[in-house]
Amino acid sequence: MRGGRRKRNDDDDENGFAQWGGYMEAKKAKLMEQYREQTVKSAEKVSDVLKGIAIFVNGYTKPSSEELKILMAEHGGVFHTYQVASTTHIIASMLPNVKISKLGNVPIVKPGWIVDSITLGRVLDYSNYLLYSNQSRTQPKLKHYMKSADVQSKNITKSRPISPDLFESNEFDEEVEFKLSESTEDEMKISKIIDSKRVLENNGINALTKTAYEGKISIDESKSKSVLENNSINASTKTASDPSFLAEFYNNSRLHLIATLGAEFKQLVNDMREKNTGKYPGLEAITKREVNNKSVGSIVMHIDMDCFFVSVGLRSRPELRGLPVAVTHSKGGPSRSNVDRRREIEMYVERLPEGADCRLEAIDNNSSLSEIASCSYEARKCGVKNGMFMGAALKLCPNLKAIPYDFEGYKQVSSILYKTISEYTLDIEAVSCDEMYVDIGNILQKTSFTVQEWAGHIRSVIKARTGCPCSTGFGANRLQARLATKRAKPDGQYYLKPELVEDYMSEMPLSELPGVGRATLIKLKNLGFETCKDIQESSLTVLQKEFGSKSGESIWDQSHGVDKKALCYEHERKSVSAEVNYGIRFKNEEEALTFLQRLSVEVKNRLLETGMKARGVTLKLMVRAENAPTETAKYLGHGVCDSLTRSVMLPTATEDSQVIYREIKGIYEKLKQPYQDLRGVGIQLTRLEKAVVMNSFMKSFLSKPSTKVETKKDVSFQQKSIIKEKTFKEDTTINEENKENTIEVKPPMRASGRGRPRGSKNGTKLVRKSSNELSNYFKSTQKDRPKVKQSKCDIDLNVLNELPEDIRKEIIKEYNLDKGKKLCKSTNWKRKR
DNA sequence: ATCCTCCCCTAC
DNA sequence: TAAGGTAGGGGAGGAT
Ligand SMILES: Nc1ccn([C@H]2C[C@H](O)[C@@H](COP(=O)(O)OP(=O)(O)OP(=O)(O)O)O2)c(=O)n1
Ligand SMILES: [Mg+2]
Ligand SMILES: [Mg+2]
Repeated sequence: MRGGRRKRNDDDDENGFAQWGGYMEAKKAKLMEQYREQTVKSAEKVSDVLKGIAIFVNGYTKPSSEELKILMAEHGGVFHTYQVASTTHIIASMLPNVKISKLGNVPIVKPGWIVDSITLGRVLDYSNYLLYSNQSRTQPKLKHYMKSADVQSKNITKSRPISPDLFESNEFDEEVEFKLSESTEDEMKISKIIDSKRVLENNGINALTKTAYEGKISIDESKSKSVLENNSINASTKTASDPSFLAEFYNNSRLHLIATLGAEFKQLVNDMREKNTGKYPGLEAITKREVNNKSVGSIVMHIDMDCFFVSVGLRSRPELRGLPVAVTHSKGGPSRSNVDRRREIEMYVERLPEGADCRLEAIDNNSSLSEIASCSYEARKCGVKNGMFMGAALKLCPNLKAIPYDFEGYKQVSSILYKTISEYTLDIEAVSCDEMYVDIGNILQKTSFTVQEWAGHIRSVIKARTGCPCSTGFGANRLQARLATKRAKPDGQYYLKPELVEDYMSEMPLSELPGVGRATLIKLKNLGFETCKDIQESSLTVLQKEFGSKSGESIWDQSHGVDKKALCYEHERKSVSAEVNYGIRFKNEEEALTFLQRLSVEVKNRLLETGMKARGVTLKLMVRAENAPTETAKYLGHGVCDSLTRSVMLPTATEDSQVIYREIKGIYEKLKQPYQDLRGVGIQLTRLEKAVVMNSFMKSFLSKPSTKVETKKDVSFQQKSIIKEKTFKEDTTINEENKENTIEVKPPMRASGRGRPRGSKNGTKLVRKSSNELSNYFKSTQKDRPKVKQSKCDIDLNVLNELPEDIRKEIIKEYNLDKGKKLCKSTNWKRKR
């Protein structure tokens, strides 16, 4: 969903039928400008059933226009935003005569034709689905078919991806506004003045400081409203079973947004560092002339936007400044739910870890369970927190004002934040879309700024460019910098000097330490630890015994203000995943599998963007807990669940959604969970390896879909290697009976020099030997990967039967996995608030 | 010891 | 109504 998260103006026919001729023409002209053959980002081809068919949906239909768009894309058809020459069919459920007469000779067909054709896997005679029986019954000409099939293509609007190139253009075209809003930190007032003076003198910042945020406030909000409105027709109970669900869900998920933005900015830092030009215009503008040899050493800056989503939202709502404000999907009204929440809450409490203090604010059957993504500091004074339910927050703060999301705005501001910092240094560790660590040793040395001067400078630039306040913290390590930011907020700066660390830490409640969350806090509390001082007076050994070796040491270190982890500028992704724990309500097994198929495509697309292939495939399910109510308190939420995961290791890395899906399907069936009780599903890919860049020979070899081999035929020529490939073939599913007796042969896809060896610090490499000897091949596989799990459906039985008895036995043995399934309490979701 | 799988936890 | 994702650190316990 990356990049395409905002829908463009949609094809929805608003049901305002043409009263007069000019309307259609006007509408058409308008649409003409933005004409596209529509395919949907998240929809990937599943079949070619509808090849050659190009539809235009007129008026309200069921499935909806949006859903038909996806179905067309999934099955090789074309969806037209409006009727054009190549439109082969018009889909409508009902049309007034006046409209029909304008549509020409193209048959008007009921939507059931599409649905039934897909269901039966072939194009049915549409004459049985004509909306009006007096229509012509001839099929559209073949010419039409060809044309539309040819035209069928691409053209998906995306919001601009974050790329280093973007940062080369002059994004900013207005003077920096130096005034800062009143600060909580006295010390920074001085630096403010010094700072603006210096910048004015240097005047260099102007070159890179343009475009105030005011002129660039995104129009995203109006769009996001229209997304909601567009779907209001059938949004009443849209679940994951609907074809358009996945796209819509991700389009509205804030957590998905911040997760993907975070990954994008990490990648951006990678990219910028790779193509490092050595040019830092911001830094140059404030660099002192005289050479300063005094090295400052490394000082870590942590910078974080203040109540990020709220600040972005307030740029266009100045009248709400100073008031308690929250960003949420809910409008603040009462929940329309008529579900009795008591039982779910009881179970929720039951499952709380021992020692947890349970405040039950959700008991009210009508309070909104929409989560608050971000709340203003005024709201925080009442006890409102990010992640809290709106209903609960309203009880703490009755005049809390709700404002809508502005996803595009967040992305813009984040981009400016990263662009701005990157004009001074690339020693950046991206944490999230609103937050990063920066080594400012070099900056301080070049500019002779004090920490406070630098903080004032960078904060004023960011404020001027984005219209949003941020805070910065400084310290000798990341922990100290981060804690300093906490103290600086909101709209402030603080340097936790080394000599103050000891005192500062001893008063610190353990809950403040990063990495100490709800569960750890309870455990600490039960052990009698409240503050870092308590820990200091304990011992490393005790902590390690209680929390494990690493975790114990981490708590110990942090309580002393110690953080041994250096900033990590370059980052390498270790996994790619996609999950949905909302709206999962399958009515039958097939719906579940269809959704898993879509999710496979989704996760494959994400993998593709990383340029990696994956060996590990994991399925994660959230299953309604025993005795948990079927209807969750939160509308379409997951409720109280058990979660379980199971994984397989592929013999060879893949980037093929069909391979992924086949594995997932195998695992899913093995887990034997009733589809009715599924409340969440996720697919995770691990063991990532660099995708091999194929040469043209390999490509052309691979692209021949017709390269098939009769299974029954003697394969003695090149026998061994072919068998190897076939045995672990990625493209054959034994469950699919339609596969005749042929299989495709692919060249070896084993990555050249497999990815990094796992984990082992001492460099003990596990290298797969590639052997010509079949038995050796299997042996080495087994040796390299003890306990490799592999679903049986990976093996082509036809091929298996060709093998000598002993080898066949060996394979069967190796692939025979079956662990009793385990259930474990899923507690994560409860930790919100 | 070190790996693996299946969790749990945390952060944004 | 509501949009409860995602990546990484790490522990327990079993296999080697
Ligand atoms: N449970 C959460 C936490 C955060 N966010 C989003 C909204 C936040 O604005 C953004 C940044 O998270 P921060 O932790 O930085 O929180 P804020 O920026 O909102 O506030 P602060 O001033 O404390 O940084 O991430 C979210 O959607 N849900
Ligand atoms: Mg923030
Ligand atoms: Mg943050």
